[in-house]
Amino acid sequence: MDKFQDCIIFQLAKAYQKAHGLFKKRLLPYELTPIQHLILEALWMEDGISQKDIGNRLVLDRATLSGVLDRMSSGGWVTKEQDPEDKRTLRICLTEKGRDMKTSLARERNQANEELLSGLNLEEKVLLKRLLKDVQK
Amino acid sequence: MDKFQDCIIFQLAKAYQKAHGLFKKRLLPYELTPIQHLILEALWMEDGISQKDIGNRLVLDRATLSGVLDRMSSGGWVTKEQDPEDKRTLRICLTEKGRDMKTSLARERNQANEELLSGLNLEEKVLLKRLLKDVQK
DNA sequence: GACATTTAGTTTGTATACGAAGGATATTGC
DNA sequence: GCAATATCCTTCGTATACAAACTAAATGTC
Repeated sequence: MDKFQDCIIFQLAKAYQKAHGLFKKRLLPYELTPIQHLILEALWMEDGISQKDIGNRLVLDRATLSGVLDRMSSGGWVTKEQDPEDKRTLRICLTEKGRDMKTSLARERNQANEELLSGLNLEEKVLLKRLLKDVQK
Repeated sequence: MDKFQDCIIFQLAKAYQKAHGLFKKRLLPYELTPIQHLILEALWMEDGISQKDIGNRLVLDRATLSGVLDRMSSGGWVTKEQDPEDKRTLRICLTEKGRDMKTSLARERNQANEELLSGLNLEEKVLLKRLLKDVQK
């Protein structure tokens, strides 16, 4: 019987816990959470996509997304616009603030990634990313 | 600028999300969550350790632990005993149910791990575990 | 020995997660 | 054309996470 330390699920949880905490601290001054940052990234790639699309691309539950987008709207990062073609659909649009902060926020993310991976060499970084993707298949 | 898909923090989050969801489903019939299972594992290794020790070994916040242990106590998995030597300390003890379910529950965890890692060969499994540990340092 | 400090746990407030049920709107089948 | 179904989103309930404030108990200092 393995010890829990040998359990990949445990190691994944703890590695994620560390990554999340580290990024969360970096984002504190912006009053933004890691998830909210992630949603901004999806919108920087394509502004005005529907809430459902965001969920699909980021693998986020719609129930979770509903609350997160409310808070982002209150925080002045995005607006929710009803799609005139299909009134069930909400299109999520960046505010000026959401667009303007792109450079600073992307830098924070890159730095958080570098900090997290500082103990790995380039080969290991590439490998880790590949293995994590494989696990999700 | 990388896309979010290249962000290790994102990939970690999603790999963890998958692992957690998979294990959670397996544990559903036992009315146990992945975290609660993890705590049982710590107790199978050493029964009667303090709440603080559990937190240290499993890297769990004391505020989180407080609630989880309450639910595990209600569920009949553990009891909380006040340490007579130091009345601040709670010693967490397995119930008969908690001890008896060890074999079945450990099997579920092993199967969840195998299911998660089914796409990787042995070398990759070892490597992933090592890289995840390195990231936490 | 009294008071400050530290330590173990609880409680509260906020933010994910996600199953399940509900509401509004589209679409389909006949 | 309308009833059944499907889709998009919200709400509710439960379970982590974790910061911050709080209680009770132990320890350290003088």
